[in-house]
Amino acid sequence: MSNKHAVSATALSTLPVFQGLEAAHLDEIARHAGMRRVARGVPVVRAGEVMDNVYFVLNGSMKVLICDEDGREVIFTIIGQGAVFGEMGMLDAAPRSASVVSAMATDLVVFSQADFLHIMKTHFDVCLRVMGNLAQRLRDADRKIESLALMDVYGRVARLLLDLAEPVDGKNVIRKKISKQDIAKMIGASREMVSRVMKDLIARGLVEEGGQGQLVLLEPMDAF
Amino acid sequence: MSNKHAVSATALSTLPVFQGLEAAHLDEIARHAGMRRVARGVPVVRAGEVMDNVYFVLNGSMKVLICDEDGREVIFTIIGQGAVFGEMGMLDAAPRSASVVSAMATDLVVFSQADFLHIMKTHFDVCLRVMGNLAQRLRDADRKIESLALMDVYGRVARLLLDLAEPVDGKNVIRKKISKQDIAKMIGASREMVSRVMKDLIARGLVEEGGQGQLVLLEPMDAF
DNA sequence: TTCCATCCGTGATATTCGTCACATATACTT
DNA sequence: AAGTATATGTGACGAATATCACGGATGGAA
Repeated sequence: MSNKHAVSATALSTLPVFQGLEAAHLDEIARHAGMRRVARGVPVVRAGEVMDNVYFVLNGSMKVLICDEDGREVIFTIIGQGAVFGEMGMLDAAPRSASVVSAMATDLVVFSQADFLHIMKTHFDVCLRVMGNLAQRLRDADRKIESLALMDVYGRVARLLLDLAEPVDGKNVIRKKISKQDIAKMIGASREMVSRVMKDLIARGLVEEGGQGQLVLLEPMDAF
Repeated sequence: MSNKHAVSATALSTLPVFQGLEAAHLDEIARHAGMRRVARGVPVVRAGEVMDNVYFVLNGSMKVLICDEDGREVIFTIIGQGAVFGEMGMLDAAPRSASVVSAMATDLVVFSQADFLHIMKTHFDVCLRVMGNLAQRLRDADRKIESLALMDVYGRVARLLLDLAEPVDGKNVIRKKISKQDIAKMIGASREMVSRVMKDLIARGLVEEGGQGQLVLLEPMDAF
């Protein structure tokens, strides 16, 4: 396949799952890995399909989402460097419950499920990291359920912004530009409503617009 | 502790995680297991705590839930025989994100996290089953997020009922009595609204009340 | 029995929020 | 530059749903 290449052990070593492995083992693992580069907007996994690959994000980012029959979208999460996807099918053999689409040009490391299963079996550390990752995602999902069930759109926007922000010299900042459409799809609200809420957050001095679509969250924001 | 007892290998063998293990290994595992019997309404895990046990439900059932600061509750799931909980803290060392309360008198098998980690390390099958379980729960959580984001209360009630139902001689039946209050807490709606929707489902002939609070779902229900 | 804790049904009312309908943007392509 | 697709702001309106306020039922437990 023209877009599949060999993967170096050095590239693999940047992935958290493989942290701490001996060089010899990394080389062995790299022998079973492929690499795939996708442009923006390419669906790598489609809901409903049965596929048998496990992917890791080497750089770039992917959207995990689902569309209902009317074409309405829910974005479960946006994942970046180091994240894994496609491993759930390996664990319970069910068809894919969500689609995964590249949010920008992205490099992926690919294993066959059988190969990765063997890697997990022979490296308990890797196994633990994969499990830890699943646990974290389950926590995040439960938190999302909680906010959908208990909070209004205002609160859900605020919570999402806080979750997306990283501290940058004292301030809580969202670096990556994110469209209001996507925010809406992440919190189960309409684009228009998100628009109005954001306007209000800015008017109340809780959020500031930085350059390049960056957002700065001010202190009172933490109250949410 | 007065409510902790030894566990027989036979009891352990009824748990799906340990299916297929040799008797000798089961005995060894049983040596590290404790048993705890709880009455209805006992909180075994509290959100926010850091605890270091892993539990399996031997019989009975438990509610996994969270309360916000105003006391409003969200029920993530109700788990029964064979289910595991408390394993997430073992995997990522974060404090408990949810509380787990017995929904009836229930018997639990208890391991320390360290012991269970060792069991997983020495039995890859057990490890895989635990991962498969996490994957299934993550799918369920995503499905719940989807319905909260896209469906109205009517649709969410219908979907929950379908999820709870089991086929009993041709009919789709919900055996266990479930209160409308709990349904409301499971789908992020008000008790009153659930009451009205259920009334309507019955009026439209989609659902029938059986004895003992059982519910029978009629065919047109599947349209949801 | 009587008490107490849940659970349930229902009407009236208030509010949140989605939808529709626009006019603009903004950005990438050709 | 023109063209096309996608993202955005905003007002008006109506539908979905929470909340409030009851009265009643139900089921143990004392």
